Amino acid sequence: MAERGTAPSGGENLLFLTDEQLRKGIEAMFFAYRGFTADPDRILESHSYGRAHHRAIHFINRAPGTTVNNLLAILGVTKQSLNRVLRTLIEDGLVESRVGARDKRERHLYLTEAGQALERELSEAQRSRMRAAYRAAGPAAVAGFRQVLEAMMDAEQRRQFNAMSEGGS
Amino acid sequence: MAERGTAPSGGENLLFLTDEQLRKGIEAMFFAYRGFTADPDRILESHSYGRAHHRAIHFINRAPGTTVNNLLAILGVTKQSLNRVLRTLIEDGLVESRVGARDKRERHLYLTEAGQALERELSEAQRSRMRAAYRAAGPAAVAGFRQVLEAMMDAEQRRQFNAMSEGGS
DNA sequence: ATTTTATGTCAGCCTTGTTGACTTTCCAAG
DNA sequence: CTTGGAAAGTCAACAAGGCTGACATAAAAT
Repeated sequence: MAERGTAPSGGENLLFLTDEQLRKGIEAMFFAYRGFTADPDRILESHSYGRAHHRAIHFINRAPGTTVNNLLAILGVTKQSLNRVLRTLIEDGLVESRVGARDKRERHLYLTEAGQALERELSEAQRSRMRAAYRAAGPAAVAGFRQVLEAMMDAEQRRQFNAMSEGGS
Repeated sequence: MAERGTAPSGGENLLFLTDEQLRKGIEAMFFAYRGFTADPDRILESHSYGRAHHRAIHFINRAPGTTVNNLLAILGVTKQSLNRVLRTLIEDGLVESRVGARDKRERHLYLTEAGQALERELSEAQRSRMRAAYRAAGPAAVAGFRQVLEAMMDAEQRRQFNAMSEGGS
C-alpha cells in the first residue's frame, strides 16, 4: 500500500484523496459549472433559447453535415427531445436540414449564416471566460484540469470526447 | 503584441490559450459534468427525486440548521422552486424544519436519520468517482484542476465557495 | 403603529426531459 | 418482386423543475 521511503511522503501525497478534499472538488465542480454556463445563458435568454439549443448549435458547428442520430448519441437525449429543439432552430433559420443523398431517411444538419453568427457569439463568450481562467491558472494547472476532467468521464463519454478532437479541424 | 525574446518561448507558453485548446476545455467540461452527475442521478431516480433534491440535501448536510433564505442564496433559485423541493423532502421525512429560537420567522433545516442516509449514499457515489479521477490524475493535476475551476467561477460564486470551506468541519 | 423581512402557498407559464404511436425509407429474405 | 423488419425522423402528450406574480402570515425593526 504505502511507500516505505520517507515516512510522511505517502500520507502527504494522499492528502488530496481525503473526503474533505473530495468534497471541495465536488463543490468546486458545482460552482464552476454555473460560471461556465452563465455567459451563454444570458445570451440565449435574449434570443429566447435555452441550453438545449446551445448544445445543438455547438455540435452542429463542430461537425457540419452530421445526422440527427449522430447528434443524439453525442447529446445523450431522446430523439424526440432533440427534435423539438431542432425544429425551432430550423424554423428560425439558424439550422438547415438536408435530406441525405445516399440514405434519404437521414437528415444532414448545417448552420446557416445566422446560425454561425449565433454560434460565434456564444462560443466567444464561453471561450473568453475559459481564456481568463486558463490565463489566471497557468499552463501547468490547465494540463491538470484537463487530466482530471477526462478521468471523470464515463468510458463512453471519453471515447466521444476524444473522437471529437480527431474528426475536428 | 508578441514578446521579443527567444522567438518560440512566448508562443509555446501560450499554446494552451489557442481557440482550439479553449474549445477542448469547453467540451471536456461538458462531458465531465455529465459523468460527475451520472451516479447520483441513477440513485435519485430510484427514489423518484431529481437533482434539485440532491442539491438541497447536499447543502443542508453541509450546514445543518441553515435557513431557507441561506439555501436560496447558495442554490440560486427562487423560493417557490426551492419550496416545492423542500416540501416533498419534509413530507417524506428526510428533512426537518425547526422554527428559529431567536428569530421565529426563520426555519432551520436539518437532515433526519433517513435524510443523512440518502446523503451518504449520494455523496459516497460522487466521492467515489472523484476519488478515482483524482487518483488517476495525481496530486499535481488535482491542484491545477482546482485552480482552474476556481478561476472559472463568478466572483460571487467564489465567495460562496470559499465561505463554505471556512464554516465547514 | 407601521413597515420590513422571512417564509410559505397558489396559479400559471416555459424549457427540456420522457414515452408511445406513427410515417417514410431502406434493405434483405423469400 | 414483394414483403416484413429495422432505422430515421416526426407528432402528441406528460412530468420535472425552472420562472414570475400575487397574496398571507408572523415576527422583527423602526
